[in-house]
Amino acid sequence: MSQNILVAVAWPYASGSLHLGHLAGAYLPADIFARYHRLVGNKVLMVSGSDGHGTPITVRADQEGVSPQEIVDRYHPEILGYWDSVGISFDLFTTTLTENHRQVTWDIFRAHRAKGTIVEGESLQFYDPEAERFLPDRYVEGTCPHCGYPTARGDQCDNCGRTLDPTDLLNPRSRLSGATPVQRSTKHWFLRLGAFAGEVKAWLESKTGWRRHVKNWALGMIEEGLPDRAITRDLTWGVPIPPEADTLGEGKRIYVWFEAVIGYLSAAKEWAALQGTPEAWRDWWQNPDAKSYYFVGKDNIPFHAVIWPAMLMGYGEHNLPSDVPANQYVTFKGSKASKSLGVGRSIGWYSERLEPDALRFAIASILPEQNDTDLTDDEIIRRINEELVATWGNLVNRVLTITSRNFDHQVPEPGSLDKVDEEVIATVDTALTAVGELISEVELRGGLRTAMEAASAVNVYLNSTEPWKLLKSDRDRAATVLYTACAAISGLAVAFTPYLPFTSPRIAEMLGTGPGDEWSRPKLTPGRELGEIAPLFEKISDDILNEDA
RNA sequence: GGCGGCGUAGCUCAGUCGGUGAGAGCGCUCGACUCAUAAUCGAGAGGUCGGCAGUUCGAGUCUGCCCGCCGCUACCA
Repeated sequence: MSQNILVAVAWPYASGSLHLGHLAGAYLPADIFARYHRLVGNKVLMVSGSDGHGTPITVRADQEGVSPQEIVDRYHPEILGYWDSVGISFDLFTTTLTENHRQVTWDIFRAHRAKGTIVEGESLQFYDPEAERFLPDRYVEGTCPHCGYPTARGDQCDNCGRTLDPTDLLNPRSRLSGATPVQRSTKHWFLRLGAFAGEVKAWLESKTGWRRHVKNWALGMIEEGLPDRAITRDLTWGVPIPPEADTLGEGKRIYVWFEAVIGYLSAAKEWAALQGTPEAWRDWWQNPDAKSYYFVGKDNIPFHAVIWPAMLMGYGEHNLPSDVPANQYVTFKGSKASKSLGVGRSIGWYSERLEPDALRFAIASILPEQNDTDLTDDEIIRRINEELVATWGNLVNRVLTITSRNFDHQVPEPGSLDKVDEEVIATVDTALTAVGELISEVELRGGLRTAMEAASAVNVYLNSTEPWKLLKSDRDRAATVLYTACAAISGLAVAFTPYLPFTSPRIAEMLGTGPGDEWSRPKLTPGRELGEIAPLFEKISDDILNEDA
């Protein structure tokens, strides 16, 4: 019974390098989840892309004196490189700069406008009379009214951290020209979110199995009231307003927060078109049995658990999110990783120094599913050496080495299985089922831990049966034990596959069980020639993550 | 300020609807083993579950207050 599963992953700004927080928050969990569902035979569509619009990109472009397009052209390929290097298996990772995305955005805009849930409105905005431009809040700077910091931004003071409104600033000035900005009225299109409050609330309340912080946050947001939100800005970089609605004056664009979430739908359509099956996206968006999972960081909860559902409700005939398993943050020595603050090195920096599965393991074992989780380089190294290499890598290596050397490089012919043999196999099979259930529930850290516990159980089995002694006293029994151990690790390899997609298939190669293409313990053929035996992982040195190492 | 989350062994974290003596991994101590990447296995030490008060036959788990940390606060997404 195959199911269609949409794996929708947060769209990173193409304005800088991504760090391990991004990997842990959204991309790795999404990938583990997607790989699992592919293995069990579900039809997975995993999409995302670079967000090519938004303030961070224009800020960066202005700083460097280049066009926003150049910024996107620089960082989008870098981001694609990350996915390649750590095995994040997108079906499509596009950008928001495509013609397709524009059309889909317009579709949704028009549907809401026809229903009267997108309406015209006016707001006051700072305007730079010299540059002749409206200014986003962060383009206004001035003295913080709270702490006196002279270069506070319009949205926040970097010195005391307080949230500000640009009108709060003393001596406001434009960051573009230094001129004193003036308030000027400007027309915009507004999304009447409040019109969907009741429907979204009822929908949220019907959801079970969602993470507590996600549901509470979303409900709390509705409780506070959902005001109309301007979905256009006075900008020249962004998705244009549909021509028939572009009547508010010059220099208006649809703003990112409205348009970026639409990327999930437009990416699905783009993927379908690229496959030569332009209607195929409907299998994930309009089939009522399809499921959709949105992997985002907790800062994105409002957009995915409230605003995007409201947008879809207004659009109609498209599936709402099945779950938004938002993760909390990874902190580095207590501080939030942040592109703008420069805390946390890039994914690329780590992937150059660590094997992809080792990095994936370290991150997967600390996924911040319940709480913010602190991570240090020492912790990464420790997880790899003390857990991945010692427990799992060594288990595979010890079993295959002793088997290969003593049974002519073949899978041994077992006698009848004793109770202990059947028990260890049952432990592995039970763990395999449990890991699958945990991944389905997006309890990915728990799934990995369950697999590791089963690996420990196999180590215990070996220490109690002592096949290295049996080889001298009872060779037939040794064959049975080693056959059992081989069967156990072949089953465990399946459980590890979503987490460790680079090394897990090598176990099937070494045991000759063929490509694992389902979520069950592969059949092991006695007498079958083994592949070349080599350790799955290297132990790494303590200083591999030192700056100058 | 408002909202959300969190504060459990040295470290990173689990603890479902309140209920047998509070858990895991790593680290540490002692022991076993030697097939294996000085890997593995066993035993043990180690916590007044942030604080105070309350509800209850019974609270890490519920309520109130306090202390501390993190995030968001909608023109960052």
